[in-house]
Amino acid sequence: MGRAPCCSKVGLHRGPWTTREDALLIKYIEAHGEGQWRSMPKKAGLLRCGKSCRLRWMNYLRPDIKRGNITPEEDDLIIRLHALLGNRWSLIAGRLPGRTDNEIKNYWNTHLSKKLRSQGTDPNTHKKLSESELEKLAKNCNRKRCKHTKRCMKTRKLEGDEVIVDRITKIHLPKPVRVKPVISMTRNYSNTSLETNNLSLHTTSASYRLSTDESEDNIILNMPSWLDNNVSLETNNGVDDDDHLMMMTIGSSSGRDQDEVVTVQDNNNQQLEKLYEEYLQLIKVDHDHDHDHYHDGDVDDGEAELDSFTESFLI
DNA sequence: AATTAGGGCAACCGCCATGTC
DNA sequence: AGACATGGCGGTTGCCCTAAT
Repeated sequence: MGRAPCCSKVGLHRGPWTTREDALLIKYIEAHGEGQWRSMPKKAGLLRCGKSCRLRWMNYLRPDIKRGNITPEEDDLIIRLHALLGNRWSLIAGRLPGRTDNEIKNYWNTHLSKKLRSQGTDPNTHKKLSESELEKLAKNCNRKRCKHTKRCMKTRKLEGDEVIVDRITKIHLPKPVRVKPVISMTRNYSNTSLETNNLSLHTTSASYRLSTDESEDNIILNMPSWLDNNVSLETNNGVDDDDHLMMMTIGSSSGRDQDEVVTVQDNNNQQLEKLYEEYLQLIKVDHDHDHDHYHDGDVDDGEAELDSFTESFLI
């Protein structure tokens, strides 16, 4: 017999969270803080498993979560960290501020593993794929309704050992940016006066809550810059009146300020590079330490290096 | 226009580590 | 020492959306 489930599943809500449930969870955590997940749902008035609450908070509702597409720089860092750490998503996420392990894991499985494979690299070992494996990949890509040819790749050609692939980048609607929790706000927006406790950002596939600050500037400044000219607000009749929720919808991704974007990307790039340099430094220190410690030579250097390196994250 | 199949991702599940009694 | 509670992690599932047919 395995251990008992974390909570009785009988009568509990499952599946996607509603805006009302989100509101209850946020409200409770704002008042009482995180922790005590088991008892939290009852106290917060939620018909959810404590684990589900924790997951929702950690992966979605936390105010410090960074939203929007993963940048090429983050892409690169994730790949390099994965080569060092393997599927230790929480460790990888820990070095990407504002990103969650779940998000990175999903991104790896849906994008990066394919990207590496298409570049002729085994995503598990980060080593070059063998000739036979490359041929197999090429065969698969020539099949009718192949996922790769269908959406991900525009062209694919072999040049010696290198596989060059031009990917069609799919642009996702960004997840909302959370500013900080606030109780109320009054806003003039598109000639509409709004009074609300919360804002919800709706995309085509899901609805999200957006906590807001008191000043309108704060909303705009913390949202992706290219969204600024494409935001509109409307009242939401589908949500409990008690919540006084408003819907925020976003338009197409036009109107972005290129100069500002470049500046932000440069800063991110520098930050990520700095983080990676820190890792390399850690590896070096640990490597030297291992050599001092195990100079008899009865320890596998590669293993010792990686293990001490990863250990450093666990402290 | 309707149907189908694949992609993306939030949510769930089971297991493990740690803390407390 | 062992039982239990709790938090955390990685793997997997299932739903929704959309492109292809």
